[in-house]
Amino acid sequence: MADHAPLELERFLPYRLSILSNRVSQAIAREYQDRFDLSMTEWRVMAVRARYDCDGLSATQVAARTEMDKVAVSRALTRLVGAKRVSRRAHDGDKRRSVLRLSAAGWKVHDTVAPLARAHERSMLARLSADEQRALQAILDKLAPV
Amino acid sequence: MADHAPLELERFLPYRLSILSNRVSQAIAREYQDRFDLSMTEWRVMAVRARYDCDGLSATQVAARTEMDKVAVSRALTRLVGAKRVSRRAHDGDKRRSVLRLSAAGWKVHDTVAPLARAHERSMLARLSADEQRALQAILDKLAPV
DNA sequence: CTAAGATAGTTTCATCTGAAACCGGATTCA
DNA sequence: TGAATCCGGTTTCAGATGAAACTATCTTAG
Repeated sequence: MADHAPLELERFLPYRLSILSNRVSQAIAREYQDRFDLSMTEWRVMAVRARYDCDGLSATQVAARTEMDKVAVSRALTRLVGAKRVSRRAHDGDKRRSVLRLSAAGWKVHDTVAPLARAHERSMLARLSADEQRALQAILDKLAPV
Repeated sequence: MADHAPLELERFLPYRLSILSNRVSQAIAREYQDRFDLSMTEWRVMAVRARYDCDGLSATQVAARTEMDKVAVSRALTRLVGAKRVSRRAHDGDKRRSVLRLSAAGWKVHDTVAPLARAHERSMLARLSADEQRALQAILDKLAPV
């Protein structure tokens, strides 16, 4: 038995990370899923679109920024455009590319969900000491550089 | 524009956690997926089964330990039993319950995959200072208590 | 200019997933 | 005891997912 050296899951880092990450993402998603009929992928697409508003981002750029695959992004966009939360025009000069923008309705959703997400983050961080908060940022910078 | 206060995804904790967690889990999963025809859910079930070898765990107990839902566990078990990596008997005294055990073949897989997973964890931790490693454990204890 | 390749984005298909319905078996309580 | 309920586990169904094929456009080399 003992010579099998089983993994102690409850101390195994990748496992704990996945549990934590799921719990947090779920908690936030629950808040907007029903209220706005918005999936997590859709929200991420909107968030990225909002963040880089200056330039008219294309679908591929959004995919790169979200680390989601382009199929997921394409589908999320189909729904977002359908719901008139995102507008899509063709790029002049390259008709393959699309130029995406949040519509007024899109911004409205964004402006409700973003603070809500931030509140979750705050309440999560509130459980850590100032030192731990700093450490966590440093750790993430090392383990998952942008 | 500026008054919309978009989320800075690259600093947003839940987002970074999810990226990191996905990358790590994927990296590990890639190693056993093809080699052993083993899905991540199946591996988790095996790991839990291995860890609590003493008692003959039931499917529900495995589900509770892995934070996966019972449907996922049920399906993983169907495959694991089919591949003769896990044995399943009925519990005497409660015929609803099943008693699960890793078979010899199951242990063999486990004994290959577990060190491999641990190696990943080590190489991940190696990028952090001793202080950061300690901090990370403390943080996880607070944010995702077992 | 044209053929061969690259790139943006969508569609298809086969698989995975989770909620809810379901099926015994066990338990409670009148 | 037996009706009502609870519980472990599986099945169903409807939606999500990702790899690979596909369409349309753009770029490059000859």
